[in-house]
Amino acid sequence: MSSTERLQRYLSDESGSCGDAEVAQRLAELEELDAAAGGPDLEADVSVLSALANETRYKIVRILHIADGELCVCEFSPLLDVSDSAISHALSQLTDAGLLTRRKDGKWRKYRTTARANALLVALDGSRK
Amino acid sequence: MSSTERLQRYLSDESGSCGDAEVAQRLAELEELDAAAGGPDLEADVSVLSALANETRYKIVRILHIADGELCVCEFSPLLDVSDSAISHALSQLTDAGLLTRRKDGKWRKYRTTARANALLVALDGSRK
DNA sequence: GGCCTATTTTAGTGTTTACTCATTCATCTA
DNA sequence: TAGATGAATGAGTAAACACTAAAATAGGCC
Repeated sequence: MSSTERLQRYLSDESGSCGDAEVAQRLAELEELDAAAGGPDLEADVSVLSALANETRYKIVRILHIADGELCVCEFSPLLDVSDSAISHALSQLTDAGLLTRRKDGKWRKYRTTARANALLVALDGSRK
Repeated sequence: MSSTERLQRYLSDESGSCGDAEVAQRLAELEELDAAAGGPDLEADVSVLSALANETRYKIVRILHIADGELCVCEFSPLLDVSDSAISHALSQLTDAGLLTRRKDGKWRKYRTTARANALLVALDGSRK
């Protein structure tokens, strides 16, 4: 069966109205929602969420958030049970996603969180039950 | 070289102090950050983020958020370019992660977003540049 | 320049994920 | 109760991911 037929049966069940006009109207409403949901930010948002959706990367962002300042790559090494290479990968992904900024200081590289990263962590903390 | 040696060189570069005591102190500070970052919520937070970090699932949550109420499974079908099975999988994952609630209504199932889901979307919207 | 060190990048590999298809479960109705 | 429909679940698979190890890049110092 097509998804439109099912929608028609659903609308019949819900409101008694079962004409094609009502189905078309509901479809139009839904497509409006879809258009509003699927704007150009969708891809970027999913990238940001993907970047945070990993234990190593999430922990890096958390540590930086709590540190409330910048940390050197070498300071993560003792805290994370992965190779330096993995830490560097993680830092690059987070930076690309807009969750961290990177700064050179001589031969050291320092990272800090962005406002976006902080906003997400605050939202997570604030919605925990 | 060990990560502690590198940390020692870093602290020397930064502050001139290069004794073992300073290194030990900084290590203790870092481990405190790590402990604060790695609480019992870490795993749950990463699950939530993983659930949202997928275009299909993100779009479902967005649509429900904009709809500002509940929608039937059958209403997603016309909007998403995946099978009904994939939609059902996605809805279950989101529900398990605590981002949606599910309600039976006769033979139809209706979903709505949780406060946690709304908080995350608001944080994303509010931190967009 | 030549060497050492901090970090990044590239390549390769085992694991996880996101989907489809087929099947099962649940609810309504004839 | 049988049949039909809505939705969930299980199995299988191709693609994406997260890591390691090795090589490359880049800065500081002799």
